[in-house]
Amino acid sequence: MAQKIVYNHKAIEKKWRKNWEENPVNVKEDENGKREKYYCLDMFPYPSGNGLHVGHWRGYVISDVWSRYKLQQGYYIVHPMGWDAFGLPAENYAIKMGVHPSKSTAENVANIKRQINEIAALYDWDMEVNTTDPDFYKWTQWIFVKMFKEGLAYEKEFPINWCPSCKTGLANEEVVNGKCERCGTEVTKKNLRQWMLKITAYADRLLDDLDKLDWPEKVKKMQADWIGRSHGAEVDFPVDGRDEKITVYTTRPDTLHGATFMVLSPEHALAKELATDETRDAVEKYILDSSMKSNVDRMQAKEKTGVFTGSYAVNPLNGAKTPIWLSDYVLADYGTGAIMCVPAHDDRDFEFATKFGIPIVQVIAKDGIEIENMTEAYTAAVGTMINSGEWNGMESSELKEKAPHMIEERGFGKATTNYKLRDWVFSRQRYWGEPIPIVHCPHCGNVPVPEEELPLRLPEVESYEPTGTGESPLAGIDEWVNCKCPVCGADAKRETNTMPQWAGSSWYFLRYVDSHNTEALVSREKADEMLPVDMYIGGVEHAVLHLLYSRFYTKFLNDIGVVDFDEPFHKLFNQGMITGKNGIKMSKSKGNVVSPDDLVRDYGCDSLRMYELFVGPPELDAEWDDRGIDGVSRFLKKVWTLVQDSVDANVAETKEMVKLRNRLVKDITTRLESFSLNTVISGFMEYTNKFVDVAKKAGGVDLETLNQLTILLSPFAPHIAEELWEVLGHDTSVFKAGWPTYDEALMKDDEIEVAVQINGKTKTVITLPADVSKDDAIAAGKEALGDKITGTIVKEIYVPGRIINIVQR
RNA sequence: GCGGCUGUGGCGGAAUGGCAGACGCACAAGACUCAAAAUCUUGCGGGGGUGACCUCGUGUGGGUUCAAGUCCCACCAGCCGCACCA
Repeated sequence: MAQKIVYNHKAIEKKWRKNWEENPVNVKEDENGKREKYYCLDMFPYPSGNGLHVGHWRGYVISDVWSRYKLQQGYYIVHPMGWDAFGLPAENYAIKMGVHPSKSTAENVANIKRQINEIAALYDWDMEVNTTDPDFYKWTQWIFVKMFKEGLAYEKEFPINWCPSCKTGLANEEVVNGKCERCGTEVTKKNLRQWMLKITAYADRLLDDLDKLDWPEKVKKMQADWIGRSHGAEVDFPVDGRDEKITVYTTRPDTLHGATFMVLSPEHALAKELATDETRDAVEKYILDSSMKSNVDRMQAKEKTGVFTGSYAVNPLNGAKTPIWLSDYVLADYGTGAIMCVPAHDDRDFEFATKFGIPIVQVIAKDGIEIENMTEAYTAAVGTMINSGEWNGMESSELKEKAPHMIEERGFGKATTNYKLRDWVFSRQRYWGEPIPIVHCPHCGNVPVPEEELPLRLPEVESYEPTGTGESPLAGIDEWVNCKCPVCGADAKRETNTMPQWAGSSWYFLRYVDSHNTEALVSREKADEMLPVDMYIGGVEHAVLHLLYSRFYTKFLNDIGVVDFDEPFHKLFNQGMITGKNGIKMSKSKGNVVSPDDLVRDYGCDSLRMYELFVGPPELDAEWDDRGIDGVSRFLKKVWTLVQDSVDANVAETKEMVKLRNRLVKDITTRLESFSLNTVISGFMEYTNKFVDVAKKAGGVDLETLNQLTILLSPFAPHIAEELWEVLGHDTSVFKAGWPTYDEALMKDDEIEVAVQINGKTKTVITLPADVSKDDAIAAGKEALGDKITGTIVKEIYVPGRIINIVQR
């Protein structure tokens, strides 16, 4: 017998890394012909200076386990990795370190790449992309030019969200609770010329196509809410005694008869004009006060404020004169910036009317009852219309649907759809981003840089510190800014704003499959062969930012014929976050960051991979505790010893071994399929313990069982699986073995253990033949209970293989 | 305020409506050892009994069921998302 070899993770992992490099296991074709592709994508990392912690690792381990499982099923795996390296955090880090962002970014990429390689994932580094590489951002700019030509990129000056700390404008999606998503500084408004992307043109498709996606419901809901489509009507209210009319948007035109006042936002074009001599001072003061308030102030206002303009609007349906008020609870940039107010059937209007003593007219009778003094608004569209002229007696919900068309027919309004989604503020006043490839010509206006001249390179610059003036640092480089118009040749100036961090990440997954192509973003042939993404794995924090933008980009690229699909990610999996003790997010400042490097050194990659999965359900957050890794480390040693001890013994398989083996394959496969990766690991442990018990009695475990155990283990602990596969006498990679199958018929027990209960409480456990009849089982159960049955039996239940329940009274 | 997720031993966590606590960590006792580490064995929710056993127990309170951690209703706590979108 050969001398027993101790499990040495260092030697084994080194050996197989080298072997895989020389003999790749993930191939496009094998002896059976071309393999079907499976594209498993990780959200690519942002190369910050801190390197990876065990939380990042978890996501990559999950995706690699899934990739290797698919590999064992016979797929060719598209599993790339790259770097999302433009943007504020990288630039801020560089400023802090006093180096150029291109330098710090390159260093960070090198470090993180080293760490990622420690995972031993199947990444195909030939596909690697970096968003800051001119060969990559050439195409980021190309997409922008295409959008410009399609009228989807346009320039606009208006008050945008501005972060005073980052000194740049932000997209709506980047403002969280009135604060900058990156640095937490309160966002202010700043009137700035901006480049916008018309994502709103895709609002309906972005919303409707959510149905096609196999994504977590939570993420779909967040996107649906963000898009925020609502159906209703615009209604024109003439202003009493004037020529103008005010158009309001409402989703409840059924309640039009109950409109007792109207409110305009203080920013409304007519706000000032509607004031009368008596109200002018108050109105102007209110408008001024509102303009001074920050977003946060407006959001946190406890009580509604408002001012009466002195003017009245005429309800076009019944001619009623309704007072026109101003209030900042009406948003200027949604709908028409003006609303009709029905206090009886809207909470906000009710609060306002109550505070300012405005009449409340009920128009929907809940359960047919008209309430004397309403104490709260009745907001459901359920009930019969009252006080509504010719609409009396109609059902509210029906009228709600019909009213927009009735209003349209009568000529004082139209049916409309509104969205919360706004166009995407796409320019940033910072250095570290893709230059927007536009030239401002005094004669031709905005002219895109010709496609053949892309990439428009980001120039070297002395100081890339943000200016804070609303101008980008690029504006200070005269030799770069001054250029000729590509159309007429006149002196012209370059656009100096850069693109936001999200520009490159909105389409990078397309580039991987053809990353060296100099002629096209991606060749149609490669795109058809390897896209779209089958499985996308990453954190939930991108639910409305990156994931919405990517869908928009993909739909656009589909429209212009670059790709033939219109949704980028078939299935999405959000892994939970790994936190430090007490659920505190890992961060350098908290000092609770756990680096994978030491753990890999001490326990090996395989142990850390398994422990990352064992810490808890992959979709939930988990608190990291180093100590637990000993458990999986011991488990791997146990498997190692089991195989080493059994391989020479070469025992014949027993019925017991066959049964356990088939059950093992079934349990691991079904748990893996349902993404219950933590219980896959516990399943391995459970069965290995059983195999060890069997081996103790039989002198070993049969080879076929060991083979299958090794294959099943391979996606999780690839190095040790390869080594054991070799020990088991195979001379090709375990990843060419194919996923094992199981046979239900071979898993059956001859005898079953059944709990015997009285009134649902277990009293004893008996062993019965597996094919026992119901009557025999109940008889045996009653016998086992003996004189514990003290009452009259009213019911006898037998659940095969589970329980016998004797119900007595 | 609205919506979602979560709540089970000292800890991480398992449980197609069918024996709650699998698996692991930590801990304790024992074996091996001069000793330690490693490894192996046993124990490990609370209360009671010498004992095969009895009894309570999955955030709280109700309900459905022969049977509830699981389904229904109403709460409580924590986390996340949205936050006057008419």
